[in-house]
Amino acid sequence: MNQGQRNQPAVTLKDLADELGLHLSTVSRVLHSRDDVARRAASSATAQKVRELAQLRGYSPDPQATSLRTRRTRAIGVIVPRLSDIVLATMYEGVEETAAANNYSTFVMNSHDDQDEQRRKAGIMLARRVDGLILGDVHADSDLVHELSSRGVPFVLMNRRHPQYPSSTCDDVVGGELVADHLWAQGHRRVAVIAGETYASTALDRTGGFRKRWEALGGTLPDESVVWSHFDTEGGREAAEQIMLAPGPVPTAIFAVNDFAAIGAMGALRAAGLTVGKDIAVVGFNDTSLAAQLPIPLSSVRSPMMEIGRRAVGLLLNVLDHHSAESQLLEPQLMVRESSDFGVEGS
Amino acid sequence: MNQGQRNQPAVTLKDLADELGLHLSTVSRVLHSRDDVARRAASSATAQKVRELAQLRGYSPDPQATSLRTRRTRAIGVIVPRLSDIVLATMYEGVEETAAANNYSTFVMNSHDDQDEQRRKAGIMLARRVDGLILGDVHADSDLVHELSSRGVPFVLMNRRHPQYPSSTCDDVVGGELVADHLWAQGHRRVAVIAGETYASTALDRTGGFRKRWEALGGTLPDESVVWSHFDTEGGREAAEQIMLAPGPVPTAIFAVNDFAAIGAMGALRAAGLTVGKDIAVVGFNDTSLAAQLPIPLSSVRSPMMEIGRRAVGLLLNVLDHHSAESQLLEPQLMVRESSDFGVEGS
DNA sequence: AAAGCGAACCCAAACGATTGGGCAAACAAC
DNA sequence: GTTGTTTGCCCAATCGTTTGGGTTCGCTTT
Repeated sequence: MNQGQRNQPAVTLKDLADELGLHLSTVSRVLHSRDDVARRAASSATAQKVRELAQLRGYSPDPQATSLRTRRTRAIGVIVPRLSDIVLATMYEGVEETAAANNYSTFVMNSHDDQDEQRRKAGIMLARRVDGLILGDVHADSDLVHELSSRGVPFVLMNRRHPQYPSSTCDDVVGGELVADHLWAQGHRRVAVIAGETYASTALDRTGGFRKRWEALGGTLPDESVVWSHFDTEGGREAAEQIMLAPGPVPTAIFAVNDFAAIGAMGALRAAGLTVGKDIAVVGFNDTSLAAQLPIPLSSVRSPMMEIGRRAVGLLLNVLDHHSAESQLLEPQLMVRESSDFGVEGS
Repeated sequence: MNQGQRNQPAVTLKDLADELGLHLSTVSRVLHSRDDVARRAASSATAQKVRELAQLRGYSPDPQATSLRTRRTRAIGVIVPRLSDIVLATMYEGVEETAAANNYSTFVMNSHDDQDEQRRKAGIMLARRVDGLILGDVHADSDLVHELSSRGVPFVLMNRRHPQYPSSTCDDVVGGELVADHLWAQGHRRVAVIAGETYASTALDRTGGFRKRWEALGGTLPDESVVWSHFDTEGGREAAEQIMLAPGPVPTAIFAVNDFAAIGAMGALRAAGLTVGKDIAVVGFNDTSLAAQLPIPLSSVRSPMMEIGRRAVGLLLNVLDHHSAESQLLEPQLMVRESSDFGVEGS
């Protein structure tokens, strides 16, 4: 908020220099250089005067000019499937916060989980000359990441991981395991999974972690009981309907790898005359703020979404500094609520 | 995606000009000027060659250099309370789409509905030299808008309106009226409103529209029956609890000015042993994708969120072109569902 | 044959910052 | 009194565009 009045041209280094009778390079060094070079550029008395005038005139450096010279924009591009997905939106909050704290700005674009659009949006961001990218929508079989990598574009992944590139994600495998342990302990033996999109590591890992632990515990999970789906309420409803239509008895518990899918499933179950938390257990994933507040509070695996966003920025900054960037796997935590609490555990 | 390989410096106008034996100004005019001046700059044969080489070398103009020269960044700043609010996130999708279609990029920041943070974030965006701002979080008593206005900063409002400045919003007054009509027709006479934040025009207009119509119909709405609240599930739950604790009989219908508040209220009502849609009606606002998919589908006033975002960009572009910018008031539509359908209307 | 004119280009000054090198004066060392 | 070093600056090139203004040529026109 330190611009000039009424769209009057902003004050420049030259303005300050002229007013002080100094050369603009001196002013530049005082205001923008590291301490050691700044001290060499001017006496402390001069430096003081420079800083005061800059403050008074509301000087703020022109980022375009700076970028042109330094070849860095201090901007990072963020691509997500859609910001109206609260999970990604929350991660983005972490991104924005940390980026701002490091004097970076962020462009966000929605790819709608479409590979062409991903590519297009990445292109737009690169044309904008962002310093690096955070991809929140990588597909398991993505070509884009390899292409970016071979072109030397700095990027990191968020939310979904990819074996070959640095990423900041929840430990989704562990998340799936937590749910398996919980449902098994509650006495369930016939379960189904609403598994999410086949191209998302979140879906694969949560489902995979669940299955592996479930089978280790002695359970069985036939393929028909794993229904791949969209990540939204609609997708959850459809998947639940499919589960109930399947031959054989209806399962006593459903694990949906996403809260919204879980909510959709709850709707379908209720429509079928089942009472969630009594006739059938439902567990979701991400523990979005809704889960605890639903009419029937939803058990869910809490993932540290904001922190995932923060770490993603940290990772990218490391990459930009040519430091090593180690993938972050953040610990999830199971929140047991009425939707899956049959009174066996706890209380 | 048309950058050089391996972080090699991008192709510039000079590169193209040298390779073609032309002056870079000629190349610039061919590639970036309006048709008439482009035609004056080179023969059509030359122009053709220029365009082909640009394509081949993957030329993409440096936006920083362009901005430095033209004093326009083709970037717009968007400030919202929080993107993890699905309503604002959806509006942002409209913003991004339309901005991109007009070759603008968007920076988004979360203000958390805090006035200091609003001011800070606006400052960051202006320091970035955005061409204009879209404010999605304006408070009824905001000083910021007046300050921006007097400083000549181009901006428009989105989601919430302010009498003095151009905005793109839902016609929230009409939305409130629709709910009043509906509940009255359903035979309700004792109602309460979960009214939202007192500083948001959305809350004020929806509540105001409801009250005015309700009283016009012959109903009464005592002040104790209007509970101001936060816009989230938590806020809705608290407000519903307060409504039930109030002296006198519990209302037979509740209008929550926000779907999330409505969901929180539904939780509280159920906890109190009431069945929503049978013992008590609940109507929400915005018709977020959740509403229809809830275990008890929620009646809600549909607001064209995406379109609000699109129009906001349109408005801002008008302002930037010094055209007149007329506030957009978009028509809402009531979606009646199980949560408020006692079988009086319809079927 | 001189003058006029359009076509097809080229020239160079910005825009606002960064940064490797100067360079003069003051002071110290020998 | 020469040499060397530090202090406190200034100079000027550079980043990639845009754009108001030439200049040169060939062709009419009179």
